[in-house]
Amino acid sequence: MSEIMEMLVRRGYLWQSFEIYGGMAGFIDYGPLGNGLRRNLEDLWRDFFVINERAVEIDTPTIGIEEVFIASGHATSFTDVAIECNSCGRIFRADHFIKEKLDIEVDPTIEAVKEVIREYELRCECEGEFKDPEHINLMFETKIGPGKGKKGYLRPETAQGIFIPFKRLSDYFRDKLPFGVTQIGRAYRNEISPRQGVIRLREFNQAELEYFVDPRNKTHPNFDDVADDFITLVDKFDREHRVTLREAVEKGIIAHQLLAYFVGKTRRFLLKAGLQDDKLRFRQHKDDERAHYAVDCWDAEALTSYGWVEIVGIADRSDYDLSRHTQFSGEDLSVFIPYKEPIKVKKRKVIPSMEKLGPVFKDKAKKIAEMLEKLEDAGDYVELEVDGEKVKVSSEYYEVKEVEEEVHGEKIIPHVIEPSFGLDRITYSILEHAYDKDVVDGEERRVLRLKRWMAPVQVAVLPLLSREEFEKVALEITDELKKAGIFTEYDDSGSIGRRYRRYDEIGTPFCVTIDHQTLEDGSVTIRDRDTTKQIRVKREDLIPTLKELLNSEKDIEEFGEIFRANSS
RNA sequence: GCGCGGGUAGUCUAGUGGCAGGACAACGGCUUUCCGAGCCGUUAGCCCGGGUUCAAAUCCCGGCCCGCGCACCA
Repeated sequence: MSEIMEMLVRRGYLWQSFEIYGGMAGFIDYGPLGNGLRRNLEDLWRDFFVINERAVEIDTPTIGIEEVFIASGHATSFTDVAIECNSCGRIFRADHFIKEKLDIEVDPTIEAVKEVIREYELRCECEGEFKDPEHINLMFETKIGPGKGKKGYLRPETAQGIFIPFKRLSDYFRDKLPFGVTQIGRAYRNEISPRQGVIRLREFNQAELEYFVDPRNKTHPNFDDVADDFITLVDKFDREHRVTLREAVEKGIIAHQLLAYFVGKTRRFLLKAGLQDDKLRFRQHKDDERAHYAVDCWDAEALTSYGWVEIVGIADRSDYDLSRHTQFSGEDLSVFIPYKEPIKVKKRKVIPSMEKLGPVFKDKAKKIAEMLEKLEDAGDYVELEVDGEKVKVSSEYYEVKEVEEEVHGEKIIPHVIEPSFGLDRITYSILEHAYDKDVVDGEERRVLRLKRWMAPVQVAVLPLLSREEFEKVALEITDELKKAGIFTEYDDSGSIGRRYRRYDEIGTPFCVTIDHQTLEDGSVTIRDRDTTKQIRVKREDLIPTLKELLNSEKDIEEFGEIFRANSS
């Protein structure tokens, strides 16, 4: 186990789930500190992507019915047909293997694969024979209700829960694009072989924003806020660019302004959360790497001890999801966009003459009329296919007229830009980037340099001596800080130096110490985690001072005289 | 899922068939202390199951978990 993982487990950030029963790969528990850090990350995310966008947050079930994932494409894209070698045990994705070895496009069904293996006597690279093909499904399956039940799946992404009630959400926004809908919650993928600690989990936390836009206008009103930010981009040809986002759009590195806006906003968010800029880059998915729903995708990647790890995916899902759900549910998931002024359109219209059609075509007349009305123009005759029968209709049965119509707007299926955040990976990356060692008084010190507003324990209150009068004041102050909404811990165990080290290791930015002078004049000291410097403040100034320090990166010296204790 | 290497207190680690030891941490006490001080004491462990043996942490088999490589990662 790496040094940092050892600390995270020992100090209560996170650990493996189900430990006393031997554990299970791909699941972790967040301990008291890890849970606090992740919650702070979620709150920061809300601030960026809900409060400060035209966006709302919803909450939908983690179980989805089968229909949802048939429509979304996950049921097929997620279920691969695999073939396993009987002698060496290797598993291949059947369609890929067959394409590579035989250059045949095979339907990804068990029957088709079986047939190809039989016909071509296909063998493994080790010359071993293949077992019968099987489905490997990366979604967790479940049954809803008793008995046979209804087939359901644990959601592989929170996004589908946003697409399905799209009409209600669009109503909520009074059908006015653009708008965003977010969801923070769990998602599940039955990974074949979860590895790398918290990086690949079977149950994980996502924060997703689905930002619905008019496809003709993929811009964002606040693009200028981030346009001049310099950013490291790696495009799909592995070319690295160090450019501003404005340049990235102008040069066509990023397809459009809206993607670029979310790339910029994501970077700002990650920096505020505590990731280091020089360990952060954005990489475009290669053509064969993109999900089935995406037309373009940029990942934020953080450099960790596992290498570059994907922590955010920013995808242009176009109208894929809403179109698919329209098709499979039969509900119209388009939005009517009115023109500023109604426009007059001259159109040629084909007007069927029912009194002539009726007597001649009898029961087919109605259908023929409907088909004629759909035509934009017609010549001397029209050939139609009615109930599988070809029918020739000459111009005596209809009239072609030039008409002028008022059109008030049009229906469009919005496109959706999706920034999708892997909260577990971000939480872990923050911890790695914050982990540091320095030397204080010739002794190595481990310190977690979390951003002050991210720390799960913000202040530790420490009586210098374990004596009643010190402890009493310390407990009072602890109580006051808690009432003021500051995450505070009280600790009187061990020497003062030992306690400072304890809180340095878990990333607590400030320690408040009650010392001899406190008993004389009521003042206390505040110690800064990063510099180990102390200032002395009046007790009544303590809460406002801490609040300001915790919400900024101001130097502690701005708030009081540096205090040096007399070491004996 | 395959191959290789691992799994001993909360953490790190010693122990190749014969009483499971240490360090750090934690807890209680002494000390009354401003950066992991010291002293005394306490808690706490052989991943799980089966086999071989008089005797298994140790040898064998199976499983689970961890690390690395391969495959997988929509």
